[in-house]
Amino acid sequence: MIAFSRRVAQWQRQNGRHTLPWQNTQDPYRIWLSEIMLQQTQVATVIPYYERFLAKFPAVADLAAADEGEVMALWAGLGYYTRARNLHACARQVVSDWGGRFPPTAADIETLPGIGRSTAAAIAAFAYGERSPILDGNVKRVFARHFGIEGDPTKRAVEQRMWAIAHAEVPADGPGAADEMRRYTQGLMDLGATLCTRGDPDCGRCPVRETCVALREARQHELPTPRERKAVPERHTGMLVIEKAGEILLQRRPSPGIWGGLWSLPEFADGDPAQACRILGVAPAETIRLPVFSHTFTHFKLHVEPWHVQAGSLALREGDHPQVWLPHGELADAALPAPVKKLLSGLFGRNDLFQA
DNA sequence: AATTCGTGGAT
DNA sequence: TATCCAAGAAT
Repeated sequence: MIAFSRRVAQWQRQNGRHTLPWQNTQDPYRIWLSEIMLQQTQVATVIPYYERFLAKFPAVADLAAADEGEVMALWAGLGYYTRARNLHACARQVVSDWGGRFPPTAADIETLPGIGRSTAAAIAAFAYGERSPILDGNVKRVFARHFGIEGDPTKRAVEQRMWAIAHAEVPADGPGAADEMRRYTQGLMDLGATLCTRGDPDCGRCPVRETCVALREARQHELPTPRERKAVPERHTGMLVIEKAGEILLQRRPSPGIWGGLWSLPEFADGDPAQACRILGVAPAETIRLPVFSHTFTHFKLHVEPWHVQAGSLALREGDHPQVWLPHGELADAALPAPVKKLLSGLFGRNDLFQA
């Protein structure tokens, strides 16, 4: 039997994806940027963000020279904002500690902020052809089925088994090993994304169907074992859209924390917007209650009660969070959470602002 | 080891 | 509409 990796690599050459924006390059900067954006994020969502980032920051030195606010604004809407802060820190570290060139091995790459074991391996494999195995969501799904691995792949014990397999299945060293590793790594991702999908795997076209445990036992729909889900708790908050002379009051969210590093609306918990305004140092001239909306995160559901306040006299206090007045015209390019940008866009009649 | 951290595509 | 979860890492 031809090696697992050989069949995957050969299939990738003929049936894999070849025109994604971060392919057809061996520039570690471009590969790294894509890998960070693609963490827990689908390809279709990433593409426009990737293009905008690359246009603004063509090289790692450009990103390192930017200020954090610029980076956060470009990232706004992608989610998991620690990625953006680490991205920026990583760029600066590459410049300061590595002379502006990415480290030469996966082990060194993994020391950089925001880069874990699998991402480091992917960068080294694609950029340098290093024989370092990845283990992302695609690979876990393919492995669970092909090797018949039971149990939740996010659990430590199961993940360890899969890492062992990942190492064992790396293409053999020798002439052409670098290119073979690139093909194989991309092939695993493509296989998981296009054939060995979650809902309805297309086993008939699979290059490794002859050795697939799940297919042989007709268990493709049972593997990988789904993770157990807990009920998502619900939280409530009030938000203030305070307007003064065509500008809106924003506060910078603390990090760590949800929406950390983004600019958002002042929040209050006690249900009394007038008192919340007083604490901020705002005397409301007019207060209008807006429709409640909900926003679902991975681990909780947030119910938001927004209030639109026209400010009268102002004696703004220095709170715990940095504050800024944002003109309406700058809403589109501001580093706002997606639901906040959506709220403000709807409120000020600019639905086109919410594109993402 | 278990939590925290977003948003939207897919079904 | 409801649910799962995606090229995971940090704490």
